[in-house]
Formats: sequence, structure tokens, C-alpha cells
Amino acid sequence: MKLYNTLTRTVEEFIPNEENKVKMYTCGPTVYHYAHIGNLRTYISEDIMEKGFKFLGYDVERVMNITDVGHLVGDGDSGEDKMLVASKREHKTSKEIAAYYTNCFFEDCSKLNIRKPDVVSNATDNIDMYIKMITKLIDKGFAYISDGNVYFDTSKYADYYKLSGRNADDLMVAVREDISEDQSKRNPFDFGLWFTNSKFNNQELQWDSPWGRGYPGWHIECSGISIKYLGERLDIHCGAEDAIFPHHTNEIAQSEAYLGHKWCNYWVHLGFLNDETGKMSKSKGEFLTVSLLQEKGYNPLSYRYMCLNSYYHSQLTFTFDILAGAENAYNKLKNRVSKLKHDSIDEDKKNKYIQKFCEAIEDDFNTSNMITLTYEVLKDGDLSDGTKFAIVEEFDKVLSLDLTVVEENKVDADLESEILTKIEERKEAKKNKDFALADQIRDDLLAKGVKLIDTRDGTTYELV
RNA sequence: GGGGCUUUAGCCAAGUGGUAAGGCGUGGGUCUGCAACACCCUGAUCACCGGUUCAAAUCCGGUAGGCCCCUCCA
Repeated sequence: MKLYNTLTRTVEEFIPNEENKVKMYTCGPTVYHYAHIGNLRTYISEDIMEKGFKFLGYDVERVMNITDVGHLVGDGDSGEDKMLVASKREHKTSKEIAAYYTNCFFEDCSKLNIRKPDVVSNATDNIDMYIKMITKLIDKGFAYISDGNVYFDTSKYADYYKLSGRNADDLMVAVREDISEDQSKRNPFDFGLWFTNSKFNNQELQWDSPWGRGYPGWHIECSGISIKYLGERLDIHCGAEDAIFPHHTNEIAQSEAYLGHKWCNYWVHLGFLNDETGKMSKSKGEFLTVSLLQEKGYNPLSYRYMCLNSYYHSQLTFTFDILAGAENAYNKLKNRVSKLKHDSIDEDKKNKYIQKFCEAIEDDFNTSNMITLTYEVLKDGDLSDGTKFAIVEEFDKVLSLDLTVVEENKVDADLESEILTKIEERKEAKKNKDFALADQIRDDLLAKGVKLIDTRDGTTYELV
């Protein structure tokens, strides 16, 4: 199994801590608003990883957090906590906001056939763990208290920059105009572990701690939840590429300082989905949600197909033209599978393709080649239809494109008999060379959403 | 200012040393009363310059463009 590791910037052979077992942690969403399809791309990729490992026979334990506290609003830090803004906007409590958008998030995931991880944990449900970690970090000298807040001292942790490949001298402090430097820190890149005295004073969610009533910093959340549920040695930590610095950098520092040994061996970063102007965001341009795609008539799985057509590590640009192309390809592919007869299955030939599919998984989750392989199967004149179908069914355990799922004919009995009558009438009209009538019948049905398909064996229909 | 990633046909995209997978679209054809569907055929020397090599899209150096990050983001 080959995997690109951000720690070394190379593709490495994946060796888990425990044989045949993968412990993976995946950074989850901040639930103050709907997820856009760029957010969801990350979870599609992680879903492929989880299912890919399982397909290869690994026992996968996967954990995801839900960030329901401690995030700032907008692009600057002049505002308030994101959860708070949402609660004001919608006249709900932070808890209600989080519950509502968490639910929406998993509904979107479901539409994209993203499996819900085994363990999903709210940031606010693990406060005791953060306090335990912060206490130990202070005891060990890695953290200090200043102006009521607890900070991690980056100067005490030698390998602080190993993930990001940067160094302290070259980093700019508060590089963005709308961000001011926190004067309470000893070193400019120290980060907050616990706040009792933040610049955002009306934080709704607060907890008692040894340092006073307050709330946790963002980074401690992922470390805490990961260690709590997956233990001291993690195999894979996933997240989007923008989290490399500072989020994942800080996670490594605080976790390894806390544990006293190496924490995670493989860091996997998912490429962004950009729009034509660059990074997709909720405040800029069209807010692209799964629901919006559906309103525009697209199948969410076309978007999944679009994502799987490329390498998870690369950036991808979204336009509706590209999505339309993907939808076209997806529909054609699914259509071909649906026409396969369910005859005999040749297990040997099937296994050869399964083997090739495993090789694509082992090639750092080469989803593009998984799809290509699907086309190869369908084209292979040496395979029976039943064998092809059985192979595609196996592939779809990872691809999750519903390739072998037959859409239910949502036609009620009355409409069906009407359609069949019309088809007979049209057949009669064609026989009498009354093509005007034949075309009229075809157009009438199409207006009702019923598309006729003429074949050598007669006329069938499908709903459009 | 610094760090990282990236550049393959109209579009999406695979490919990490041996003369460019796959898909969408286009064009042509078969089928059809016509059309749709389906099927067949159809396209690039890999941003540019230089180097290493018998041999480079693939390695090295440089130039140009794009994207991400530098205390909110998937």
C-alpha cells in the first residue's frame, strides 16, 4: 500500500502500527452553516480511503470530530465566534445550531454516499480530556499561563516546523491586515490551549477549568478526541491541505509533547476544490451546496464521480460545465451497467479484475484508474455479462456510485397503462406511416416526463 | 518576504526513464420513417528554455502561469 505522506513529502509504503489495522482520524466540519461541495470533497476522499482499506482487508477504526465551539467568524478576527453569530442569526442556542447543521452535514454526506465514521464526537463533549492534556502540558513545561489564557510554548518543542517545512524566522506575524498580534504570547507562533480572557467576550459556551471559566482553543480538540478514542499511536491523520499550518502543526506539537513519543505516522492532505477564482468559500460567490446542485437538476453522485475522476491530492476546479460533463459520463456508465444480463459468473476472471482494482487502491487510492478499470471491464469481450456485473458490484463497494443500483420505476399503475397504450397507438401509427401522429405521441409523453426509447425489440421508456 | 503544491488534446484526467490510459464533447458512420438511445471510427509529443542519459511528459537547473498556507476555513 502506497500513501503520500506530507511529513516526508513522498509516497511511502504504508505500514500500520498494528498488523492489518488502520486507525485513522479525520478532521470534521465546523457546524455553524451548511457545508459547501468543496468541504464535502474532502469527506468523499476520506470515504474512499476508509472503504479502500476495508476492501483490502484492513480493520479500519475511524474517528471524526464535530467542531461546535471556538471558531471565529468571517475572514478576520474582529467578529465573534461563528457559532455565536449563527445563533444570533437564527435565534437559537449554540447547541441547537450545532445539532441542526450537524444533521444537515450528514444528510449531505448521505446523498454523496459518504459513510458516517464509526465514531463522531463533538468538541464540546470532551472538555475533560482537553483539561487533562493541558494540565500535563503545563506540568511538563510545554505550556504557560498568560493574561488568563493558557498557551503552548512552541520554542519548547524542537520539531515544531517539521510538517510544514517552514521556520520561525521566515514566517510573518499577523500577515493579514485584519488580524492583530496577540501580545500575551511569549513567542509569536505560540497558540492558545485554553481561553478565559479572549478578545471575544460573550462566548456562550464556557466551562470551569483549573485556569478559570472559559473554553478550549481550536487545535486541542482534534488531539484530544483522537487520543481519547484511538489511543496514543495513530496511523493516519487526514485533513484538507489548508490545515497543514498551523492546525496540524500544532496538533503534532501538543500531542507529542503530551505523550512523550511520536504520535501519528502518516499525514494525508486532501486537495482543494476551487472555483474559477480560487478557493471556495461560504462568503464569496455562489454558495454551492449539495441541495443547490439538486435544485439545478444534478445528481449528487455525478459530483462524486467528478471528484473520483481525479487524484485526491490535486486541486480541482469546479464549474457547472465540468459537472455537466461528469454527469453525462456518469449516466452513460450507469446505463451500460444496467443493460448487463445476469447470466453466469466466471470467478477466475472476476478475481483477476478484483486484483487489478486492489492495485489501484494500493497506488495511493488511484480513483481515476479505478474508474478506467470499470470501463475496461465493460469493454472486455471475454467476460460474460454476469461476470461484468459481479465485478462492477465489487468495485462499487469502494466507488459508491450506485452503479448497480436499479432506479425504481416510480410510475403508478394508471400512468403505466396509459404509457403502454400510447406506445401501442404509436406503433400502429408508424405501421400506417402516420409519422406525424407517431411524433405527436412521442412529444406528448415527453412533456409528461416520459421518454420513449426505440429498440429492435420494440419500444421502452424511461422517466426523465 | 517565506514555505508548499501545480502546469498533459476543446474540457476532465491517468501516466515518475523506453516512442502518450480512460472519460466528456466535437466530427463522420451504422441503426431509425425521423430523432433520441446504442454501437463503430475520429484527436495531443506532454507550459517554455537548457542540462543529464543510448533513451525524458517522467530526473536536474532556470523562466513563465495557476493554487494553497503564514494564528477562521475542508
